[in-house]
Amino acid sequence: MSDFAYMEDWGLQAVVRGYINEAPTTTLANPKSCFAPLSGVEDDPFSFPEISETTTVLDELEKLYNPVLNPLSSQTMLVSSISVPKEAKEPEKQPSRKETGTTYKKRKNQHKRVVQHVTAEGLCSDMWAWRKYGQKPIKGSPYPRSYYRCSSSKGCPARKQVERSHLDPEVFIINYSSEHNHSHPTRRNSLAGSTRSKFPTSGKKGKSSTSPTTPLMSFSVENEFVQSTSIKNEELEQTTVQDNEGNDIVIPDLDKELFPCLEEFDELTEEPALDVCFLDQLLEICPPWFIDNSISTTTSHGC
DNA sequence: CGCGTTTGACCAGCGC
DNA sequence: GCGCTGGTCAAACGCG
Repeated sequence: MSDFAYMEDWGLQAVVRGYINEAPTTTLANPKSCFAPLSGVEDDPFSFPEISETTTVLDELEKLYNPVLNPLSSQTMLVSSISVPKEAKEPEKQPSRKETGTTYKKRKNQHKRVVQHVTAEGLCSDMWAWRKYGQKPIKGSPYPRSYYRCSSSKGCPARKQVERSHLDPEVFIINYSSEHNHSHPTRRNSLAGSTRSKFPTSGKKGKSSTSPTTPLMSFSVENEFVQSTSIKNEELEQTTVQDNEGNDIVIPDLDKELFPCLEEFDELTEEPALDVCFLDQLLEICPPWFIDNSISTTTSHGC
């Protein structure tokens, strides 16, 4: 059943939408840690010189922030690059094709800013509500790329692209582009449309898929996924991924590395003062959208 | 009814 | 200039 396997592989809709309230959001693993840039993502983190400093800051930030706020960090592979083009900072509203008869888009990576390599667990930790608006097969990759825009707020320019790494199917590559122009949603959007069975048991609706490259089926696995996430999180001792050359790379367990004592970790995560201080630092050096993307648990402490 | 996914079509950037 | 490719639109349909 290769079809089924393929569909199972690309059950991103459900995965991306999943949100673990108790679990911290996806954070950034150390971009220097292990990966050479993958094809299809930005391979030059310094292509925007004006923000190269930001990358450095983020490195420090990750070290500081990751183990404290993100027990799932060991499952979040990395940010392979971070770039902040000007137009992304000030997203200009592009006229719709309907309005002008012309187009809307900037080409290729111009809007891409943050590339994350995450496992499925990492995917579910994104607390924004994303609406899928497209999917394309990507040349050179056996997996299609899905396009999401933020549905938390009307007119929010935030976008993200999700695709599986062809090097390691366990790893999802997420490209975030543009930034949210609103604060965090207090809750996720409804699950309307997301819970229908996507299995091809009864065939599709009248408009059947004719594209061999669009096998997408999403699953109603949000709850199940949350469960498996917590289980895996407990059991996970070490995460390995593969680099460009297929070599296994061990992702260090930063939680244990920096907080050898679990009690110490717990204390820190439950200490509001730490969160306040940390958030203050965070706010000084990070754009709001980045923080929004990265923090969920601290806000639950009342920050 | 609102919001979600799916998916074919459209369009423009890019490389040749 | 042309073809390929990636990003987006929008219609159709499902779910709550």
